[in-house]
Parts: sequence; structure tokens; C-alpha cells
Amino acid sequence: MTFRALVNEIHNVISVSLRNLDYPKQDFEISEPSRTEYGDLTCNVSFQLSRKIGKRPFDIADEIVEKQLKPYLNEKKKDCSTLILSAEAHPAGYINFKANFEKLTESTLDEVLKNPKYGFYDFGKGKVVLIEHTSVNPNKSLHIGHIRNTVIGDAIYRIMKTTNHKTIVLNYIDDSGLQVADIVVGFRFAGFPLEPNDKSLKFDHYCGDQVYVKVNEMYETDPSLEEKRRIVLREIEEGTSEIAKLASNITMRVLIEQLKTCWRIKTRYDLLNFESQIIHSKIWNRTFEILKERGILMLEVTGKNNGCWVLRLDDEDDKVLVRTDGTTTYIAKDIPYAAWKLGIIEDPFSYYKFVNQWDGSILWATTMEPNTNLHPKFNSADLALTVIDARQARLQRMISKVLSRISDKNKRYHHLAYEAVTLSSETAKLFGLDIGEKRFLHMSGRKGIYINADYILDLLHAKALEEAKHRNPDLSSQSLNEIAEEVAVSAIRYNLIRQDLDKIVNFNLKESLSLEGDTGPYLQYAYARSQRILEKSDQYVSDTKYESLTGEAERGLLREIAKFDMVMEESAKTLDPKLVARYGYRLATAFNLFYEKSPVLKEKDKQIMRTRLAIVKAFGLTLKNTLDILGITPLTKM
RNA sequence: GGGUCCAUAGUUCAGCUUGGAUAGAAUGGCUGCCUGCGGAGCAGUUGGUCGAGGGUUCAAAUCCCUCUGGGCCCA
Repeated sequence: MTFRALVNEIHNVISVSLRNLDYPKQDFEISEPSRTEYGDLTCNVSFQLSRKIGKRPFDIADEIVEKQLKPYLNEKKKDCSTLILSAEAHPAGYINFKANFEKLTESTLDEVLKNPKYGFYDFGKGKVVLIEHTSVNPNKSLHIGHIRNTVIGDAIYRIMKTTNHKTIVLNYIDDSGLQVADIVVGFRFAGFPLEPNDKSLKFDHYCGDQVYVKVNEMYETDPSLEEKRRIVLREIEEGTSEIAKLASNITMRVLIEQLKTCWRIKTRYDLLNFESQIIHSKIWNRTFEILKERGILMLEVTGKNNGCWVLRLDDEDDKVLVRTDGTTTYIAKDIPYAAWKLGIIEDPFSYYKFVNQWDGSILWATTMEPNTNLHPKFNSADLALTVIDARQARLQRMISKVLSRISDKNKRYHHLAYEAVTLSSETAKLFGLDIGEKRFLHMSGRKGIYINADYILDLLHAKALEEAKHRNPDLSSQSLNEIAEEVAVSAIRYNLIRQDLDKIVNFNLKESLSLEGDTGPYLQYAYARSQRILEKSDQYVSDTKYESLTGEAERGLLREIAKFDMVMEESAKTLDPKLVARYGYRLATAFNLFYEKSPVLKEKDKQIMRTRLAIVKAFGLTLKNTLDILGITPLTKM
């Protein structure tokens, strides 16, 4: 029983009151008031009713309080069976509630301290959610734009897991596209050695920063190379030649290096889906039949699309799927893949164990080689979430519409869109680019204008290492490096999660190196402080005295702790990871205030000391679980 | 041309889904607080015609319309 119990009780008693007073049925909201002096929770029902029945909000509030809430509280207080301390009609029209903190504290601490999984909330009822994220072309290293995708997708995975969904995480590998062809051209026809001269250079950096960028420059001056690219692309698609083997070899090497970066930021996947195998699997043929049966796909017999198979949806322009020469367009690959995700078509793939990951889980990969490996079921999800940036919105909306026409009603394909990461004008100058009055510059992999994920992590690591060394002179260099790495990961992850999905992250290199204020390390620091208190205590938390909990700082902290499962429900419902980040920040802030105002170990009254110790312990558990969802490692020293 | 997203403090952002009480953080500037549970912290101060105009409403940063500036997608 936590804050949710209080909200539910208020909701129930007001609903009953409305019935008793013969008011019409009315939706209303129980929320936190704008100022703490108004109480712990507030209800807007009188405003809603006022609109309907033309009575003054205060009169309605007053009537509900006097005729219903007060008698209710008098009755309930006899056997201490209410979490509400008082209800009051405010002249503005709100009904304001104060919580019985003694009882709320007791039930909250009881819940948190007994339940190491505190925060877990059964919103999903075991529904299967498939999440696809990262999906970076395997011809380059990941830059900060890519890891915004990765970090959002991974946070959503963790949110869904914590709200009782079965989760499957996919990484789609476009191993047969133009971008792969570009670097193959570089190695095969433009003289790039397969091993970089600098042996310490990661292979993905070498391919992306040097080969890919240079080859694209060379196209400008040497048109014959473009011809080579067409040949390479065709051979990759056919998949049997020497060039195709070279391409596959390079792709795998880049992919492994990309995955190292993803694992570095504590991301994991269940399955790698290779585009080449989707093409070879022929799942398009079956999908084509289904689309024709449902009348979504038409053979055009007149006009500019004469002879093409065209996708026809309400409020969308017609979209060609199959051209007159029988070749398919890009979306013709996405639809069968989406259909596979929801289990609309039979699973044509075999699977093999690709690699073991940092968390002990197995990463599988698709293969067309028949085998009988026992593997988890990867398709037929109830909800398929695809994390791709907002530029793909139109295409993704079309896929959703098609899928809603050919799948069961209870299944859903959803595009989880987010905006791009751009470079601030200050950061653009590092590339020698002056963008004048403009506020941001879009990154470009082809032009080499981007900030590598590994690079920013290394910078953060170095900065955190210096700081940690200074504070912990006794720690070994290995421990310090481990701490620095966790701080670096926390800074970057938090930075990318905290912002709204449909806002551009305008990346400023200098500001991103901050470890103070509203940042990941701030949360880790609050955790470390709390653990230091527990470490120095005997951790004995019974013999508590809840009525001693009168300080605003203590209550503020408890209030935040008590709201965790509601935050989880909301973020799962709205698919919004930033709510968890915001919550973590509020929780840490509440603790830091408590830390200033309510000494624990120095408190003379043993019972008060024990009560505060219990709060610290509950805080630690709650923040730890919050950090887990953000993919941030809690640290006891930093 | 059609569609879509964004605009809130010097800067970076919450708040908008579900209208309601004096619009909040962080950062920057200025100023305090470590012989005290870790100062990656806390407190104070500075800073806002919520892009503009209209509309709906007892009440609009929030809903609707128009416009401006910018991003993206499609043609």
C-alpha cells in the first residue's frame, strides 16, 4: 500500500459522495496541488460539475466536504482505517486533502522494505511486447544520434519488463543496403586496406570515419566508382560471389564493434534480424497474397502507375509496392517484416546463438540454414514497438495502417518516434563549420559530421576518473576506472532519456560533459550518500516511531518514495521513458534535502533515528530500482 | 503545394494528453554554507509580454482557428 492506496481511497469516497448527493456521474482528477500548503492531494470535481450544473465550484466542494467527507472520516477514524487525515473545501473550489502521514509512512515503508522489486506494477498482464531499436547500418560506428535511439529503446524495454510485459528486443541489421556497398567499394576498388594502419582503431570507426566518408568524396570525382557500387549492391543481394562474402565478412566485424558500444552503455538484445535473410525468406510472397485478399493492394490499370501493384489506404497517397518490372519498393520489405513481428505469417527463420552478452543473456541471430536449435519464440507479439526517428513517420504510419487491416484487433504495430540529435552551433565549430544564425546543424554520417558515442564516453570517463581519484585517493586504479565508466554511462544515458521524445536534442559537447545538476551522476551521488549512512549504521530498522515524522523534508522524501509504482504505470501507458528520469531526479532531490535537514546517525532519540534509517533504506531501494530502469548502475562510492 | 513536429528565464528544458490556486527546474551571473551522515551537495539572489493575433470559457502556457519563424517527410 503506497500513494496509490491514498489516491484510490479519495477517488472512491468522492464517487460515492456524488451518488449520495444526487450529482450526475462525472469524471474527475486526483492530483498533487501546485503548492504543498494546499495539502497532499487535491480534487477538481467541483469545477467539472460546475460546468454541467451551473453551481459555484466552492458551493459544490463545500457540500461534498461537509455532508459526505467529514462524516466519512469521523466514521473511518474510529478504527484507523483511512489514509486521509483531513478534507477541506478551498474558496477557489478545490477539495484539498491531507494524508495521514503516520499511516502512509508505515504502509509505504512496509511495502518497500519487504519487496525488493518495489515499483513493479502489473500493467501489462503478461502481454508480449516486441521492441526493435538501434538498427544502425553495419558500415560505421554509432554516433550520439544512434544512441539516443538505443537508450530510448532500452529504457522502454526495461519499463515494459517492470510493468509485467513479456519482452523481446530486436536489432535489425541492414546488411544488404547501399551503405554497406559503399565501404565494400572502398575496400575492393578504392584501395583501402582491410586492416587500418592504426592498429588501436576500432574497426567500426575505421569503416565509418575513414572509408565511408572518403568513398563518398570519391564518388564526386570518379563516376566509375558509382558504377562499381551498383555492381557490388547487386552481388550482395544475390549473396554468392566473392564480393558478397567480403561484404558479409566486413558487416559482421562492424556489427560486433557496434554491439560493444551498445553493451558498453548497458544495452542488450534478444535477436539480430538480418535484412538479407528477410529478403531470402520470401515472406513477401505470402504477405502479397494477404494484401490482395484484403483488397488493400490493387493492380493499377490506368494512369501514371499503370501496371504497378499499389497500396491503397484512406487518407494516404497511393504507394507503389511492386513496379511494372516486378521489382519491389522499400516498404514492400517492411510490411512482411512487421507482419512477421505480429505473427501474421509463419516464421520462416532458423536461429543460432550469436553471442553471450554482458548480462548473461544469449543474443540470437536469424539464419536461413535449417537447424533444430531450441530457441525462444521471437515473433507473434501483442504489441510491436519500432523505435525509429521521426523522419520515418509517414512510412511507419502506413505500415501501422496496413497491419491494423490484416491483424487481429488486439494486436498492434506502433512507431515509437523520437526527434534527431543535432549539433549546437558551438559544437559545429569543432568541425570547422560556422552555421551563422542557425541554432543547430544536422549530423551527417556521409560527410563525417557527427560525434562518436565511444568518443563522448571516453571524454566523460576521463573527467569522471579525475574527479573520483581526487575524492577516493585510497581506491585502486581498477576500481576508479570502473566507477568512472559507470558515471560516464550514467551521464550520457540520463542526458538522452530525460528529454521529450519529440524535441530535438541540440547537442553541446561542452555542456554534455557536466556532472552536476540535473544529470545522471547527481542521482548516483544521492544513492552513494544514502549507502554511506546505512554502511555506518547497524541497519536495524524496527522499533520505529512513525508519528515522529513531522519534518517537511522527511515527508517530502516519503511522498516521492510512495509514488514510484504510479510513475511506472504512467510511463508504460504513455510509452514515455523521460517520466522515469524526471522521477529519479525528484527522488534524489528529495533525499538531498532530507540529508541536509534530518540527520540520521547524529540523532539522539533512538526511535527517531531508526525511523529515519528506515526511510533511508527505503529510499536506497527505490532509487536503485529507478536507476535500473534508466540503465544506470547505482554506486556506493564515486 | 500537401502533411507533420517544434517555439516557455541569457542558455538547455519541465508543465500542455485531462484548462483551475502565485508558470517550475537545471545551467550561467552574484552571495552564503564543510573540525559536522561525502560540497558530484544545500540555501539565497538574478532572470519570463509562455512566438504573434483572434476565439471558446466564470477561468487558457494548456483547447480551437489564423499567422510568423524553424525542423522533418511527401510531391
